[in-house]
Order: sequence, then structure tokens, then C-alpha cells
Amino acid sequence: MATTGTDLSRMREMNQLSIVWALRGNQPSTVTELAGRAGLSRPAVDVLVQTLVADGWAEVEEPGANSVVGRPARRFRFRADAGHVLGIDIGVHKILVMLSDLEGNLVHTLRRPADPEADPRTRLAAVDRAIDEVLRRAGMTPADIWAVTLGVTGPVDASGRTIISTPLPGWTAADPVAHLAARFPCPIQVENDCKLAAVAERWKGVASDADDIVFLLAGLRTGAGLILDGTLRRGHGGAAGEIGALKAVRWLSAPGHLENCPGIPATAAPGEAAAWVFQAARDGDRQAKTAVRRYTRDLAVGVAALVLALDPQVVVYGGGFSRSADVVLEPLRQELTKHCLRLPELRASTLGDESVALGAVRLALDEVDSRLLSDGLAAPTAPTA
Amino acid sequence: MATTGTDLSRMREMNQLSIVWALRGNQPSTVTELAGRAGLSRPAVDVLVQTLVADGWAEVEEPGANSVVGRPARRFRFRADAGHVLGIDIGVHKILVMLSDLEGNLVHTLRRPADPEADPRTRLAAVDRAIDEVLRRAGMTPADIWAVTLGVTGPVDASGRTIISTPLPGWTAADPVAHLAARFPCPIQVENDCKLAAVAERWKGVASDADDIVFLLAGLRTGAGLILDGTLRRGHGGAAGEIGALKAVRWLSAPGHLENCPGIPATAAPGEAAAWVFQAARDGDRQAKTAVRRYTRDLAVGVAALVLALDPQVVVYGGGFSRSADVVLEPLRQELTKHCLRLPELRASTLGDESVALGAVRLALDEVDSRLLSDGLAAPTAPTA
DNA sequence: TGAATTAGTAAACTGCTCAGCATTATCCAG
DNA sequence: CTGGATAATGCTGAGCAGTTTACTAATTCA
Repeated sequence: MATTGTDLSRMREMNQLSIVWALRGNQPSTVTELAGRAGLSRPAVDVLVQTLVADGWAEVEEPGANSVVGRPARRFRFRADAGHVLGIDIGVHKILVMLSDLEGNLVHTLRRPADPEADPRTRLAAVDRAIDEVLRRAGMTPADIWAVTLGVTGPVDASGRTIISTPLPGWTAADPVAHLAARFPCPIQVENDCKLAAVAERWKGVASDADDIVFLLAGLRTGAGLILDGTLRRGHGGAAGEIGALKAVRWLSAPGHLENCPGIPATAAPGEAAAWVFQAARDGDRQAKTAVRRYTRDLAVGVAALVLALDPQVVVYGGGFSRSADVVLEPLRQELTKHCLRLPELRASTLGDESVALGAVRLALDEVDSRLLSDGLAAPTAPTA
Repeated sequence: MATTGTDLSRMREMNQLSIVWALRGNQPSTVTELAGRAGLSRPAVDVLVQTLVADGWAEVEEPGANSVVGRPARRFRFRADAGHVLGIDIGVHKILVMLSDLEGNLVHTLRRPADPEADPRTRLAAVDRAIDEVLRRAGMTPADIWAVTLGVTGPVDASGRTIISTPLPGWTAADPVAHLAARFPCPIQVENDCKLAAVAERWKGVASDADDIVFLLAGLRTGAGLILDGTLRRGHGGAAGEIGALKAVRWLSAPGHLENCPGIPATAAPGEAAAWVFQAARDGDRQAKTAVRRYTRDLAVGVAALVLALDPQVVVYGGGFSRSADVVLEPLRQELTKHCLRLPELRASTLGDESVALGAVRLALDEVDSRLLSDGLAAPTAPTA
């Protein structure tokens, strides 16, 4: 807790930031409203907001039709389009690129299928093409981007590399940060997909009210992302949440119960088998229900370990299987009751397979914010890594 | 991230606090040194430190023999004895009371045996007597105490009550906060013993360099305390770290391997059996070594679950068994290698059975600090709950 | 004894917030 | 259409905190 001394200029910086925080994510606001929100006096807010307008961080909205008595107030709006960030999900089967403004509004979203067998070079080339397409549509250049966050499967270390256990072929040799740094001058971040999805779920998803969250990315692979006390926990080596690696936790084999369920039509695509089983279970098929129960039982051990270790408020069931949460959540709850001391809330994700890219956007925005907090806000320009 | 506006007086408060922070835990310091540490100018520090002296937070040390060239500087010292806190460990077999000044120096420590079968009323009465004795020796009254933290076994909720699973007979009905609040006007806190021991280990123990710590309280009971990103994680319901409740994790039965080891002399006291086995294993006894290996194997599953879930930097082996860490750590390391992706450092606690009370002191001091941060520092007086 | 060095102190200056008052723009009633 | 009521804006002076600069005081060493 090393508090450091403050002087006047730093104080002004902080007050200016508090105005930005009060402006952002709100309707265009009058000076009086901002003064209330930021806890400052009206004159102080006035001059602060003037300099924000002069620097390009905010813009004035001249008063229009106003049904209230008295002189109509000018309203100030945060210029969310002063900068943009990219959130990118590099999945096994797809690439998802999201372009967002500084308020987190999505400007463009682009989805491209990916070859599951592609080597890192090919995969990164596909990512490059997708990014180019998004920038082209938005009429932007890499210099307009303030931060980029990439999501990949497998644990990611501090340098953005995936050392151990990734289902992306050859990915342990890839250095995605270096690859993107060649094109983007701004900060570049790589993060594990489960962690990003957890972040998204707290930002725009089903757990926005909770500070302690265990997020399950359930699909053909199972993973977890942890948010404790409102912030993402990466672990010392970036490998937090990898409980699936424990042999007693059968997350690796759990989806097998679904894929090997008797009765799956031979016509079903490899990725569709699980969906078929869930639907069959929903329709009352006996064998399918057994398969789901077995899957849930294997899943529950790992979830219980996380719940007992962390005592979260909410467990979010997300990932590709979350569309079938209606047949999973109840048996999962029953299994957890057997294992746990205190049962957390169980919720199904609503963000579907966009959660990873969305979480990447949020992390990129956090990066921008932390730059603002440490460097203060001069004119809005892209920070350099 | 709701930044709030600042004005001059708040700024002064913060700078004053930064001087206190720079003063505390250091040798008596000159104004110039403080200015460097706090990042303020010399004149500014001078007037701040003057008011600190006037308020009773600091005292001057007139310059004595000084071998350096130039005018000798006055030195200022934090008045650590301006206030005191109590850290109390209510164990099954013992009660340990620590009285500490504001710098964390222990003024008095008192250990009293406790009846394992005592009901809560009797136990709390014994605690009262121990507290009275400590206060008497220090010549203090309850009004001189600024914060009290109690450590108990079993998970503790936000109100300081232990709802589930405690080895203290009848304790679920006890309300220790209410009991102590009748005597102490200051803030009172109750916390789980494993969590407190973890805090102590990061404060004065073997993990002071780490921010992500899994602490094991190993004894006839096994428990865990978690420190992530440098702060204690309680979990949403205060039950974080209770991985031992999982059936696949055999922490409940693990110490049984030691107690049921053949060859234990009948003369050994019930609590001494384990120590005998550890010693025998150290001496090369075949059966004892097998017992230790079995114990370690059961222990390792739970540790591996925590390590995989959290990816800590350090695992600290503490509690009553930590004296025998030399025969446990190596087999534990081998077991963990089988389970984990990334092996954290393994360290043996050096605080022994004082860690819980010491952690309680640290938490009480944190309480005092957070009061200072939020309320600022007027004259040093005991805060009221 | 005087030069060098460092600490303490006072004054001038900058920059910020705030309170209060005059000004301005709008609505509405007569 | 006009004057009064209402509320936002703009301006000025007061107060406060920290920095800079310069000066004085106290000590050591040659």
C-alpha cells in the first residue's frame, strides 16, 4: 500500500479523468449533472469539460427542443469514436473479429470459418485478412486502433505465448504478439479464451451483478475462467482455471459421453453430435438422458473443486453447449449439491460463442483505460506499445 | 472504476497519509528522506510532519552524535504506540492472544491451554480471561484497543459466525463478534484460521515475496488459505479454500494414515502420534515411511486441485505438521509433479502455531489502515465500530 | 578560523477549487 | 407581444496547498 504524494497538476488530471468516467456510458450530460456525478463544483467541471472539448475527448450538443422552464443547458457527449479497439477470437473452427469504439459499442463484427488443421502461419494469415476486411469496412488504418486483444485456447503466459497443451496445431511455436506488433503500433495482448469469456459474462452477460464468478466454457473442450473480487485472475503463470488437467476431474473425457451416445444419426456432422444428444434428451430419449447425466456427473467434479476452492457467487455455464443449458443445469445442480458446502447460483450464458471476442474487446478497453489513468489524457491518440 | 473528484483538503489528507506510510516501518527519518520517499518537496513534508507531531502521530528525535558533514537533521519517528490491536487465535487446544502496536511489533503474547470439549460460553470466558491478563500486563483498558481480530476453525461468514462444519463443539450457535463487542468499542472481526495463517505467512513468514499463495494448514485437520494478487480471498460466502470437503480429495482421512501407522508406542499422547511417525520416517522406519507416503498422496490431490485452479507462485506447508516438512515436502513435490501442469515452489512455514494469531494481528492492522484511508487522520484515537 | 555541506525557513508564485453574483436564454402567463 | 419567473452560464475574488527559490542556521573538516 505505497501511497505516493500528489500535487496540483496530478489532482487536475484525476479530476479530468473523473469527468471522462462520468461522461462515458451515459446520455449526453449537462455540466450540473456531471458536477453531481463527479463530486466537483460546477465551475470546476465547466473548465474541465471545456478543455476536454478542445482536446477532442468530448463534444457539445447545442440545446434543441427543451420542454423545461429556464435557460436550456448545453449537453456534453463523450466522443466514443475518438479511438477504437479490436477484440479477436482465434478459435479452432472460426475467427471472430470485433471492432469497438471507446464506449464498447461494436462498430463491426466479422466471422470467418477456420480450418481446424491449419498451421499457425496460415491461421495468422487468415486473421490478418479478417482484420483487413474489418478495417476496410470501417475506413480505418492500423494507426486508428488503440489496443488489440487476442483470444486463443490453451493457457497463455505473460509474453502471450502458449507453452503447454493447445488444440491449435503447432501453436506452441507461434508468437502472435510479435506477428501483430509488426502491423499495429498499439499495445497487443493475448489471453486464454475461457478467461476472456468470463470477462465478457461480467461485462455484458449474465453475471454483471457478481464479483466472484466461475465461468465454464463447455464444448468439445471444457475450460474455466475465474473472476474474483471483480477482476480476472490469471494465476502466476497464466494457468489459473486449468483444473481440467487433474486426472480425478474427467473434463477431457466428459464430452465423450455425448459423442459416443448410441442413436446419433450417421448423417450428423462431427460438431453436431452433442447438439443432437441434447435435443434427444430434451425430447425424452432414455439413452440420451443417460449420456447427458454421465456428462454432467464428470463435469460436476471439476466444478465442485472450483466452487469449494473459491466459493464464488455465480457459476456461469457458457461455451458452445450453453444453448443446451436447459437440460444440463438441473442435473448439474443436483450433482453439485452432493459435493459442495454452499451452492452458488447457476446461470446459463446468453452470449453464446461471441463471448470470447467480446471479452477480448473488454480487455482491450481496460488496457486503454489503464493508460489513461497512468499517463493522463492529452489529445486522444493511439498509445504505442 | 468509479473515480471520484478530489479537492485540496482531500489531497492534503492523502499526502499526510503518504507521509505516515513513509514513516512507518522505517528507521527514524529526516525530512529530506521522507520527501524522497513520498515524492513531495521538502517544505511540504516539513509542514505535514509538523502537524503529525502536533497531533501525536509522530515524534521528533533531536540530533545527537552525527559523523556526517553539514547541519545534522532532526529525525522523525512514527509513534507506533499511539494505538494497539489484538490478534487472537481460538484453537481447539489453545488460546493465543497477541497485543501489537501500530507497526506490528508484538507487545505481549499470552498462550493458554483450552479444553477441546469446552462449550462456546466456557471457551469465550477463557478468551476473556486471557485478554484481561494481556491488557493488565500492558497496563491498558479496552478503550486503548483500536481493532480486534479473532481466528477460529471452520468457514466464517460476513457476520463472523461459523455456520457449517467446525470442530469447536457447539460453535455454530456462538456469536463471538457480539460477545466481544460488549467489551470493546472498536471494530471486531472474525476470520477462518487457515486464511489468517496465510496472511501471516505473507506478512512475516516464508512467502513475503509472493503475490499468489496457497497456504496449507496441515495438522490433524487440513485446510487451505488463499492469497491472490496480494490479498486474501474469502470467497462470496467466506468459504474459499474448503476444497477438503470434496470427497475425491481425501483430506479428512489423510492424517489417519499417520495415526493408524503400526508401531506407534502406546505411551504417545493423542496429538503426538503423528510427530512420532514423522520422526520414525526420518530415521528410516519402513512402515512409517509408507504411512507418510500415503498421507502425502492423499494430501496432494487437494493441493493439486488448488494449484491447477489458481496457478499460485508458492505453496506454503504450514500448521502443526510443518515442523516435519523435511519428510513431507519432497514426496509432496513428486506427487504434485504427476498432477500439475506447472509446479509452484514448495516452502515450509517457519511461523509454527503462531501463524494464526499473527495473521489476526495483521488483519486488525489492515482494518486500522483502511479506517485511516477512508476517514483521514485526525488525532490518534480508537475508532468505533 | 573559514570553507563546505546540509537542514530549516520564509516569501513569492502557480494552479486549483469554490462561493457568490451578474448575465443570458428560454418558457409562460397575462 | 411583453414582462416576470426560472435555470444555466460566465466571471471574479478568496482561500488553500504545494513548488521553487533564496536565505539563514548548524555542524564537520582542513
